[in-house]
Amino acid sequence: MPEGHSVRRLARQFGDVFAGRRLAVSSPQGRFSGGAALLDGHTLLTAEAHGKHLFLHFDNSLVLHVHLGLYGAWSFGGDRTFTGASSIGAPRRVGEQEAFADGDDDADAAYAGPPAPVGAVRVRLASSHGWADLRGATTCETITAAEAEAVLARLGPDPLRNRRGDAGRFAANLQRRKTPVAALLMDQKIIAGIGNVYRAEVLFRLRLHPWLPGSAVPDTAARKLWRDVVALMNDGVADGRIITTPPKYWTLDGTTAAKAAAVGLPVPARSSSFPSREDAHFVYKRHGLPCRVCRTVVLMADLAGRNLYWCPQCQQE
DNA sequence: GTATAATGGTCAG
DNA sequence: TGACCCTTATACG
Repeated sequence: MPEGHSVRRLARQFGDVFAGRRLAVSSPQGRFSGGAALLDGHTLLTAEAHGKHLFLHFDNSLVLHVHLGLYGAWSFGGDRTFTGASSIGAPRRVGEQEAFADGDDDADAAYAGPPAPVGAVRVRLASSHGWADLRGATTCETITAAEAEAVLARLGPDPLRNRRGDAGRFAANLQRRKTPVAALLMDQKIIAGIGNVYRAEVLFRLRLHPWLPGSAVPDTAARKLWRDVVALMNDGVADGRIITTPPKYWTLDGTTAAKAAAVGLPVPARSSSFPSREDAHFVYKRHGLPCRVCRTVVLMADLAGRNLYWCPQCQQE
């Protein structure tokens, strides 16, 4: 997925293009026809992200709750006032970033409404000036505000909110368990929004052994971990991509700011360039390659059904 | 064409 | 721990 940074960007985009708009809501695929009917013709008030959960609040006090899961993605389109990404969600290749519209379309063509749905579109939202299609989500449901609150109650602190006391709550959540820290970081009750890429990368950046029990993580390390996740995920929101390596590790074939602007990609937020796919991570999907820091071969192992990547030299207990 | 992977989560046992 | 759900792009016959 789509880790927390993507969902945050989605909430922002829905707010930007659809808030205050009356929406036609349908389920071309048919699997969500009932839920869509409850929202059809209503106005979107706000869009919120909590961890990996997206909540779209409508003027009849119902909420569209979406969790992209492993494969889910939204695609967008519309007239010239309809800005932002053309697709956000499950990447199909490692390090893939959001797709943006070409921008070379015939400028005077009037907006003719959404195209015929392609593939299995679970839900389509359409205003008078644009549309959004959802495919492959693990959760797509129409719920009440109270039910939305219940979903939130099950989530741990969200690094992209970073509210007062969250670092301490996160540290306590970690230290209460003997489970390996690498598994705890994926538990949304412990911390909400981290996925398989951020967990591998942040453990490397803190030089933490993945199998270290949560109870053995010192308070200072837990708080440093929280701060690093906050910083990395905020970068992810700005970049529209997960980049965990600093520029000193980037080779010259990445996307430059000029190149990005020319193609309509987001302009690199933190530097004069984006790294290439290969340079964006320290260990994620780099098993069999030399560690960027110590040249030891990066390893991969199955931990609770997901692939974990780490450097056995840099990350010792 | 058919298989497989992919940045998730839930439920049963 | 394992089975299962969701969808699509890519790799491989």
